[in-house]
Amino acid sequence: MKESLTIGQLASRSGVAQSALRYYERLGLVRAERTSGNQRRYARTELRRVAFVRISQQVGISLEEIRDALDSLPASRTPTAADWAELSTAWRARLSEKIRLMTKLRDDLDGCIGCGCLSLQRCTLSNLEDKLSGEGPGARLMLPPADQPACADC
Amino acid sequence: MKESLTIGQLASRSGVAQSALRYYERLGLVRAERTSGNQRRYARTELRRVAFVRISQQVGISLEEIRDALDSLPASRTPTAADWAELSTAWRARLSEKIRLMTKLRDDLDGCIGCGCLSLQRCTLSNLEDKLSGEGPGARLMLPPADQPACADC
DNA sequence: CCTTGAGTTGAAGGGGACTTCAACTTGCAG
DNA sequence: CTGCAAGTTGAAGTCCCCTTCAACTCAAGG
Repeated sequence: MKESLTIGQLASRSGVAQSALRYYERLGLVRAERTSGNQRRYARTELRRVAFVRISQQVGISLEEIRDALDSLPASRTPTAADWAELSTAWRARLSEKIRLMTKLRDDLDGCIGCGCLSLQRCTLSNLEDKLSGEGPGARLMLPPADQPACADC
Repeated sequence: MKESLTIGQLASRSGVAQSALRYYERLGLVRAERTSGNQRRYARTELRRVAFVRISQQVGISLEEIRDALDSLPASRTPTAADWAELSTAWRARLSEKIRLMTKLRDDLDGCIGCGCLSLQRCTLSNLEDKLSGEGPGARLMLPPADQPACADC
């Protein structure tokens, strides 16, 4: 029985480049045993971890936060389906929230087109307090002061 | 009548930092006239451009692509509401698609939890061909070869 | 044995999206 | 006029997420 996977195997099965897997290991996202010859051998359960990382990234979560989440898994025993479910449920909420915000953005976009202004003071920027963030790095949106007109260009 | 805005005014009205506005200018996302003393003066219509940039980023579109889109606006005349609507409609489709994929991801996540595997071969990775991408930089997902088992860990 | 493909490391590179800094110059209120 | 906030530039720095490279070492088939 195949107890463990080489890095090449894990890479092709997970769809994540070997270099990324090594990087993830440095960040503490995945773990590997070593052979006598110092090569990585991954337990099959690492597939789940990698999958979880990838999913989480899609949700717009940083690797650091993902690591923190993974650290909450029991270290002593192999995580059960229930353990994973707990993590995933939390993520699910974030996904839902993000979906909600994107839907709102889409609808607001329609509204802006209708109004012809696309000024976003009224439409989107004001909603970003709700943080649709975690999308791109460095974008730390600075909200305009509250004493602004609702729709500057209308 | 206030014909033009200083960079500080544009920054506070758009909620985008001055440094970002200058950066956007270098990338050709916004334009500014100059005073005799070489200071930027933005036409009011630039507010729309900035707003469009910000919205587009939320949709997960890179600045380069946004620039390309903006370049399709008529250069000779001031873009009309219809011009903007055309751009926004295209983006709207992308938003919808992204929402659809996120919803699918959420539901798949439930499915994975149910199945207890979270392997994603069957669940998510295979759907990523549809490109939910544009989320994080550098992630260029490599799909696993087609001859893989559906759910490696079940 | 030998070769060849798979793995190893640390350091450096790279892209995207900005921010920060230093050293000036402009613009405007008093 | 003076003084001070606001603006200008280019270069460099930052953060995140990796990839690439060089120089080796390991593992396994012929």
